[in-house]
Amino acid sequence: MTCGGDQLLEMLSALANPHRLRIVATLSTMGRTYVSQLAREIGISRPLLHLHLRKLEEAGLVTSRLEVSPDGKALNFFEVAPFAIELTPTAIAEAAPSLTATSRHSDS
Amino acid sequence: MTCGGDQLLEMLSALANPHRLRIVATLSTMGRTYVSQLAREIGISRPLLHLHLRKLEEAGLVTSRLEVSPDGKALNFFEVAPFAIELTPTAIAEAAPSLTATSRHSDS
DNA sequence: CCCACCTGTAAGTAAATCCTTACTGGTGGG
DNA sequence: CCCACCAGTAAGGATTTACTTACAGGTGGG
Repeated sequence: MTCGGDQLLEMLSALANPHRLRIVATLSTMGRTYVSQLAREIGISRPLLHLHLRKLEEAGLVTSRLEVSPDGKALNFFEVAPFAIELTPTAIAEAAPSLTATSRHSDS
Repeated sequence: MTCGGDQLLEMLSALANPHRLRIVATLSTMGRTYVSQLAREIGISRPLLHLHLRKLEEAGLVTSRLEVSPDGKALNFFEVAPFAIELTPTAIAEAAPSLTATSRHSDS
């Protein structure tokens, strides 16, 4: 799977954080969970978890779906996406050229 | 290859940057190069490149070796390491438990 | 000596990230 | 009504990262 350089960068930035690694790990191990439950499980505050989940979802690494429990409570369930990123020098060499130029000296 | 959670985090942090992705890509494509040449190739200042190279080397993604050219000039050659990181939910679930606790809010 | 290369590092600042506290609003039940 | 859950957002500050400019030292050669 060849993803664009910017998308790769977004995924790497999303994963380069201890909390977010733990979030992905927890979701991968215990499957679907809702936000408050996940916050208790990992041991961080809900607003903070919300921030991290947003970043992970923007990168496409987790997905969310709002559901209503039998009690009528609205629960936002999160699930890990089945991603598989191959991180090798060659793969990076293929993805890097399609990075949006932040500042480029196109001299020769 | 199963690496510890902290090491994985260090590698991800090192790669989660457009300049550093480009550095790895360039080294992978054109092979060994010395610092000044690489700085010209990528189009960033040498002190900045030096900073990024340091981070990449600390993560074990590139290696450096100081050599002396026929002219007697000391050149510091960099080379990409043959890493292969598998980034999947399962792999992260295996690595995450061995993350050093940064700050536990409250155990309960 | 001065210039053109190469190397490295230190200081200061700009910018992005992380995190906490506080607020708003929904549901069901004692 | 108040409490226990659920959800999300906003503001402020603390920390980290990124970057520039400036400096110090090495070699070889005009």
